[in-house]
Order: sequence, then structure tokens, then C-alpha cells
Amino acid sequence: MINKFSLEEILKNKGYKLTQQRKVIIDVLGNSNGPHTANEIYSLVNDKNSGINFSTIYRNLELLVRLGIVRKLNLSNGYNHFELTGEKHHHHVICNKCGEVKEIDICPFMDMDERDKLEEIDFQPTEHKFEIYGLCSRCRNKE
Amino acid sequence: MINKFSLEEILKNKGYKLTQQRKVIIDVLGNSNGPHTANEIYSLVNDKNSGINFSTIYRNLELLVRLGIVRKLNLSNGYNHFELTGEKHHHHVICNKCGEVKEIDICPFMDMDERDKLEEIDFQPTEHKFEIYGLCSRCRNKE
DNA sequence: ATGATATTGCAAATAACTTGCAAAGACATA
DNA sequence: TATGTCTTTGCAAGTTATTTGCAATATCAT
Ligand SMILES: [Mn+2]
Ligand SMILES: [Mn+2]
Ligand SMILES: [Zn+2]
Ligand SMILES: [Zn+2]
Repeated sequence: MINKFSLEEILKNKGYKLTQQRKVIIDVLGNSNGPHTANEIYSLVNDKNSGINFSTIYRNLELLVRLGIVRKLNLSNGYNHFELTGEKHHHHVICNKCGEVKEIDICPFMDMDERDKLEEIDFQPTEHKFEIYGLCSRCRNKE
Repeated sequence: MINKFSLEEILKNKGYKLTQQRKVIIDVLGNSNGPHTANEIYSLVNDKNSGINFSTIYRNLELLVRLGIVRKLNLSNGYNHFELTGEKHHHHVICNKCGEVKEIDICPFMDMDERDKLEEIDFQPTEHKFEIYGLCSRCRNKE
């Protein structure tokens, strides 16, 4: 979980300012269990705060992604989701019915065999994505 | 590679018709090495054929995805890509610079440990995504 | 060849996201 | 605390991938 101090430090280091809007966006993401769409973040932000504009949300999410504070997930349901990067590398399972997203700490990329394969094709990896889609327990039990 | 007969069969089985447009779209995908965006498919299709409309491309890609003939990839570069499902299960490496997409036959999901984890959280998987992003050999050598 | 039904092309509508610009805010400095 | 510089915001308009309604057309079983 990112705290006020490290956030302020990271921003100022690069000449960015710690605005109210940025604080609220980070706060909302920090108090969330899973990742959220820009729409959801907009709602959450405007619940606890005065009106922050959509373009401000988007611009800041993009900035925070560039700074490594936020991760952007292109989920197959068609919506981009955002979450705090956090300290531990992880991936997600996504319910096709209700859209719920759960974290899993499995990472297939740490497997040695796979890295070898990449050297074969001379590909230099920077990031990777692993997602499992299906039905969560609640949705499965509903008929 | 899907042939004329199985395609016709699959379509007619469900009351769909084998139109010229569908033949050309499948043909283009079949003659491609990697997955393509709707835009690319539109160009490829209209090279070898008279004008097929964009909405026809989209409607048919969606249908073919529903029928399991085509797979839709939501790549992190922001563009949806489409490819024939093919016979062998596989995943992709994507170059962040030039956008090239290569197939890899590694599948991390076949790993037993991972499936066990899913049972723990009571999640019934239907499909999964594994993609590696980075720099291809050509782009890495260019400065 | 005919008729029922699915499909196409076209143009307009969505919806997510981006951008230009003037007004407002942050913050280093005095 | 007041000032000035530079960043950021809100707003409105623009962009772009994708979807949709509908009348005209193609497919296919008979
Ligand atoms: Mn997460
Ligand atoms: Mn492929
Ligand atoms: Zn990983
Ligand atoms: Zn797999």
C-alpha cells in the first residue's frame, strides 16, 4: 500500500504536483480490493469528493501507470481496469458472469522452461499477462 | 487450418449461410501467419476482393468467435486481434515497438499446481490468457 | 424459379478515451 | 505571507473502434 510520503516523493522527484485529485484517486484505489474501470473510479471518487472530471481521471491514471504506481489491465471483457501496483507480483481470475476479479499469486512466467523458450526466439521480455476466465462460485451456484 | 467443408457444415448446422464475405474473411485469416486487427482484415479482404463493409467484417468476426472458429485477442497495445482458432492451443509474444506477434506453444495453465489453486478459491475456469510483451530481436538491434 | 430467412451495405449512433485551451492550483522563493 | 512560475484542472469538442437499425440483396431449401 502506497503512503502519502512515498507518493509525494515520487511525484515531486519528477516535477509533478501533489494535487487533491491525485490524492483522492490514489486513495480510492488503495481502499479497493480489486481493480476498477475508469468509470468505477469516477463514481467512487465523486462519492467521497467534489466533482473530479473524467479527463482528469484518465490523465492521472495514465501518469500513475507511467510512474509505475498503477497497473492497467486490458481484460477480455472489453474494459480496462486499474489497480495499485502493490508490492507483490500477481495475476487475476475473472468471472465471465458477474465480472468479479480475484487476485492469484501464481505466476507462470517464473517457470524456467518458459524463459528458455524466449531465448530461442531471441525475444527480450519486459512484462507479461496471465488471466484466467470462468465462473466464480457464486455465479456457478446460480443455475 | 479450416477447410471449405467443415466451415460450411458448422455454419449450416446452426442456420447460418455460407456467404462470399464469410469465405473471404476466413480465407484471409487462413493465409495469415499471425493475428490481425479488424482494420488489417478489412484491408486484406478488400485487396483480393470487391468492397466488403466494415460492419460485415465485425459482425462476422463476432459470429466466428461465437462458433469457436476464430479467437479474439485483447492485446495490451489497445487493439483487438483475430486469428483462426486452429488445432493446437497456444499463446503469444508481442513486440511493444513494432507490434509483431509470434506464437509460442508454452501453456502455463497446463501446470497442475495452478489448477489446484483454483479449486481452493472455488473458481471454474473456461479460458485463459497468457501473453508476453517485450522487444523482438529486430527492434532490439535497432539502437 | 420461388419464397422464406439470413445477411449485407450504408449511414447514423455509441462509448471509451484524448486533446486544446483558458482558468485555477501548487509550490518554491522572497 | 505574498508573488511568480509552471503544472494541472475543467470543460467542450474531437477521435476512433465498434455497434445498430433498416431497406435492399443473397443464400438455400423446396
Ligand atoms: Mn490485482
Ligand atoms: Mn496465434
Ligand atoms: Zn507474472
Ligand atoms: Zn494456455
